[in-house]
Amino acid sequence: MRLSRYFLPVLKENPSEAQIVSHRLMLRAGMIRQASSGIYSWLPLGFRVLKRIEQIVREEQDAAGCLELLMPTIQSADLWRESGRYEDYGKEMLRIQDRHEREMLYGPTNEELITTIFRSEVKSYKELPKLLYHIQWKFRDEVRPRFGVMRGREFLMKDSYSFDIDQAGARRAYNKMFVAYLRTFARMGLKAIPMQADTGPIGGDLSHEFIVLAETGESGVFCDKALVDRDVLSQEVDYDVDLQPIVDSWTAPYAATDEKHDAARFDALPAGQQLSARGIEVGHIFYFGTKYSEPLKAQVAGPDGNPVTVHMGSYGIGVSRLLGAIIEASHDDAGIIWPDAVAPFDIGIIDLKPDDAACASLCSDLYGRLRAAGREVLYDDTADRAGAKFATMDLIGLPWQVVVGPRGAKNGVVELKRRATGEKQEVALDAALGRLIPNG
RNA sequence: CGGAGCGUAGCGCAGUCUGGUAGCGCAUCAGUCUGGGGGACUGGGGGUCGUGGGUUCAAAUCCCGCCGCUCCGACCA
Repeated sequence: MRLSRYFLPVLKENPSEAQIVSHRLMLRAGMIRQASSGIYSWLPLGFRVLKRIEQIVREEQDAAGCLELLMPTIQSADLWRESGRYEDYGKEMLRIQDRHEREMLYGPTNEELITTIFRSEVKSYKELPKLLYHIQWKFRDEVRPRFGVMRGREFLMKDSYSFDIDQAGARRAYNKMFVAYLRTFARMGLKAIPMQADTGPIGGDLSHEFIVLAETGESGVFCDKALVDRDVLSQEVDYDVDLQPIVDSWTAPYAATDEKHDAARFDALPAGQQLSARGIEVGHIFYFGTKYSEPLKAQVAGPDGNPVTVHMGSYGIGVSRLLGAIIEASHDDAGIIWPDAVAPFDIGIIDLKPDDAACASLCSDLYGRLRAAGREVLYDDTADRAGAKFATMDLIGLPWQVVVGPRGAKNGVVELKRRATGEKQEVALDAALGRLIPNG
């Protein structure tokens, strides 16, 4: 993409409404604009990141055997009366009426809807287990939206639902999602640590929050340092084998948010192993048994022919919130530092002097070859000053920058800069291409 | 939902106390010079001062209502 043809309204100054760094940077980098309190439009740069994050989530769900579908944003109030949640949900639920004065609502979550889909189509234990998910916009009318997309009212969420014949089956589904979540967040360059969460009236140990460590995180967290730098991605996961040992290896060391903090257990750790930090919740997995299948009568015929109420779990990832979380965890004074896997573009080319023939031709050659190799490139071909171009490129945080000036262009040399480290080196064009094209 | 603020150009703000022809910086447009870390100069464009009412010869400024946004707390993916 040529910057001269793109839509990238960057701001030099901080908008006064933005308090935390991710919100400021998303506004300054031209990723989002607020439409009203807690509701945002996604501008092209932000939308690209949103799509990449969504795709990673999708790939890992699919790998774990979860099936994607899509349920609507608008649901019927009657459905929620059936589960008893229409009244319980209170003012957080956005209630609306259609032209026939039927009561509708903008879905804050989808347990009811997915359960009715399941109950009307699945009749036998032989069709179990089933894991279904969708990635859809939700609305929760938060009393006090803040922190930009980290706590908006409208948000994009991936939610999965598991259906099993018994609790042991539900635990297997839970473990699959547990492992899939570890991989999902690791692929985005995040250190996300599963921490035991409140299970409410259900009880048991089957609820975890996945917490990203970030200095500006909203809640205090305490954990064993051993959990922080674990390698998650180097081994492929076979979702057909028993995953309990992997889950156990993660849940054995101490990890808790301040709400569930057990100071005695934490203090028992060797001092060098204690990590007290701040964190952002980006995922939550939850077994809730028959809480919805009971009132909504989601039953299948068991092996003996008698109806069995299915055991369910739900598994959420805050997709739009992840943008904020990633920026909170990865930025510096100059701007965002995107992890490679989620960056809106892989590479930024800065032409320092677009009206210089050598610069322009080297840049467009480079641009064409990178694109031909499948790389996403933002090519700054504008007539701005060098300083402004550097500042914009640092602000939007593309992992690699290629700076082409008239001096280098004459000799076929470009400057390669890694955003994360700031490391720069002058290299020949072919060497740059070698670095920027995997297996190239 | 309790408490506290703020709405003046695209963004950041001054002007409001003490009423008298709406300003500054950045951005933007034109031109000249510049040219490797948010350039300089010259000239321009852009405002129903959130909104409705009231007081007054005169309201961004004083009074009342409404709307929007933000912050602190409680709550939360």
